[in-house]
Amino acid sequence: MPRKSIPQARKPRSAQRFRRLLLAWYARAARDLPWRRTRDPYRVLVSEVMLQQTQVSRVAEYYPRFLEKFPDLRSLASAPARAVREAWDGLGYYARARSLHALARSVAGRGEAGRGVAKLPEDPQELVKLPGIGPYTAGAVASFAYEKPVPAVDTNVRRVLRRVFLGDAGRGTGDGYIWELARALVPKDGKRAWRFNQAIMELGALICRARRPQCSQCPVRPVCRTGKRLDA
DNA sequence: TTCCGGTCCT
DNA sequence: AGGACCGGAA
Repeated sequence: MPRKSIPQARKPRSAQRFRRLLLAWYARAARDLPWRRTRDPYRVLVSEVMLQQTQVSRVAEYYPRFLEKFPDLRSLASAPARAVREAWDGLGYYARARSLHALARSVAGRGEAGRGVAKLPEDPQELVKLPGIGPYTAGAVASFAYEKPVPAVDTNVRRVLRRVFLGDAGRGTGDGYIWELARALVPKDGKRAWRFNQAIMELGALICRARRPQCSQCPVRPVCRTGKRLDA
């Protein structure tokens, strides 16, 4: 029994069409970003932590340099705090760097000496226990690194889902409901889930933006409760 | 000058 | 529930 009653989000009628339109658009409009070219859990993790409060253009600049200095979990774990802080300098929110460093130390130190390489958990429930990893990043790592069919809801995703499926009624909708909705929409196949999660975030970043959404160019407008009645 | 954002802490 | 953390963009 759930402790709280989160209003049950069932799969909307237009779910299938939404996914089709979204993925077709993503196939032709997606930006080619470095972290979309890897499934290495460590690299995915670093990109997601950097992207937490920092724009894509800035992360694109720091991400390769950081990975050059710390190419894997082990090298990050054994680095001095000052070196990590320096590699992070300019990104802001330095608690993220400290958490990431602590995470590396804890994960790398977990395995038996000499045996298997340190490995990040695959399960979001385990990932959220690590420092600096909340519900969003846990879902993102599970999906983008391990191709698990789980949702990853950041503010982009939250905004898109609200506008498309809830319309004006969605203003006061709680987090739990949005996550349930996302769970109902994510394809069960991991590779499709990967593309779906990337695509819905890309839509939120490029088209369904917080201010001045570009409804006239939106691929899912035919199924959107908000955009359908807006003028171009 | 105001707004924006995941996670952590209060 | 509400603010702190930072730096860029509106």
